[in-house]
Amino acid sequence: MQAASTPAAKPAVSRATYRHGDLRRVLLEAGIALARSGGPDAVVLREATRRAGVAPNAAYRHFDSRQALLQAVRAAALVAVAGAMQAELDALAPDLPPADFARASVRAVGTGYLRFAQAETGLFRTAFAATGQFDPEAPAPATPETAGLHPFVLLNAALDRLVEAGVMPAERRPGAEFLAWSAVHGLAMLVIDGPLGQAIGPQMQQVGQRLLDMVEKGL
Amino acid sequence: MQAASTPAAKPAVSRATYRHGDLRRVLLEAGIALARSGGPDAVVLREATRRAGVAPNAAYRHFDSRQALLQAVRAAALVAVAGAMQAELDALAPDLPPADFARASVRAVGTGYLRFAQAETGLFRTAFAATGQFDPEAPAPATPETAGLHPFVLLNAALDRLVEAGVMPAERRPGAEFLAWSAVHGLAMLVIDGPLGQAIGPQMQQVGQRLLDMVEKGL
DNA sequence: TGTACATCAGTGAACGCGCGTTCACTGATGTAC
DNA sequence: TGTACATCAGTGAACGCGCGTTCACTGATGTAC
Repeated sequence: MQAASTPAAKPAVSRATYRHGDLRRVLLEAGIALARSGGPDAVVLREATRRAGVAPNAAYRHFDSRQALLQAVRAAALVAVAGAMQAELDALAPDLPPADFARASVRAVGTGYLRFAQAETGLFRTAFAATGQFDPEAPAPATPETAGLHPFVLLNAALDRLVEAGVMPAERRPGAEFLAWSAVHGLAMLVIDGPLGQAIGPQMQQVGQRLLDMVEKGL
Repeated sequence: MQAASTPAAKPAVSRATYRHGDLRRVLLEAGIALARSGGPDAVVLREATRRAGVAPNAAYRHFDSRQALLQAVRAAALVAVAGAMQAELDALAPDLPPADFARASVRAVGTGYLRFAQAETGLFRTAFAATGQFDPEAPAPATPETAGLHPFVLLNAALDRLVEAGVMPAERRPGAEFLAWSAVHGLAMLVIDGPLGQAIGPQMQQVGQRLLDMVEKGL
């Protein structure tokens, strides 16, 4: 605890733990829990403060508005989606021939996306809801360990691998991310938030793999 | 006007026009207007009655609840989507060889879907929002002239044509509607209600055609 | 044809709810002398 | 080391808003005699 001897080590901005401990984090986690169970509309300022055991207006010490809280929750949800995609990538056999590995990477990315959509419906919907106009050019790295952990980044990397391995002609690469993304996103939305939930919800994984076949062949 | 001589011609249920004229229709149209400009959440009972120039509770003579009004609006929105698809189908050159005509039909259906999504964002989102669990088996014909005018029906018909023309092997047909639908639906959602609005909104049609290339090749 | 009556579409007022946000405050903590 | 002071995270109360829905009603219309 040599904190006193190195004052620069605890700058004023980081000691945001006065009475409650770390209310900002607690509110954010409450917001994430709300999003998990009810989607973006369920991220309600008053309910988050209620869960944190704090007066409603206490939230305004940490978030400018309900929108600001929702944005923070959204960012966390995006990282969670990317985490599911990365988990599928990590499970790939690393000794595959480059072409197979590249193809498997694209599948893994899509599979992780669909799995997450079905397992964490509320968070998924929150991540990609209306105002989520995240900048595809500069997905801000929230913390060092989540840097680069963004769905769009992972998808692009997988598609790049396809070109490097000679599976996809380089001239087809630009824009391919939009096509691949559209396919899996559409299936996810139709099943979790649309009219196909009952029709193909149970066979989601199966239909998902067929969809990925189509993407692989069609790209 | 020989109504009196044939009493069965005006059954009690159809003369639902007492004071206001046809409040049910007016409320429905107000609801559609609200959905058009703000999506499903904008379909608000009180606002619909306000626009109809009527007391808020008057709506309950015609709709059991806000949900019931929303359902009616949704049904109208689905018909509108289907109308846009049908319009593209009607514009096809009828003298194409069967294989080309079948392929063009699938493209037309997808193009109409995407066009509508971009032109009538609010209605599109209303048509396919969360509780829209319409039964794909029996899409109820609201009125005689809209019978069969349902997006899912039109898509299935176009895909069937693909098989009949020998373009698609019959064994690939089952479930193909989910794959094709996912692709266009995903693009639509990402652009109108998701993070890609700014990125590819302007080039929607172009990206849409590439997407349909992918579907055609990949199916 | 004329009158009494029943129907029921629309009214007026009110309810309880939960939300986001603002205000002036309080009191524990960290800091300066 | 001890005391006075400034900071600012969280409080308590209140605001205005708009919603969906219920209640007992009213009065124009269609119908029966």
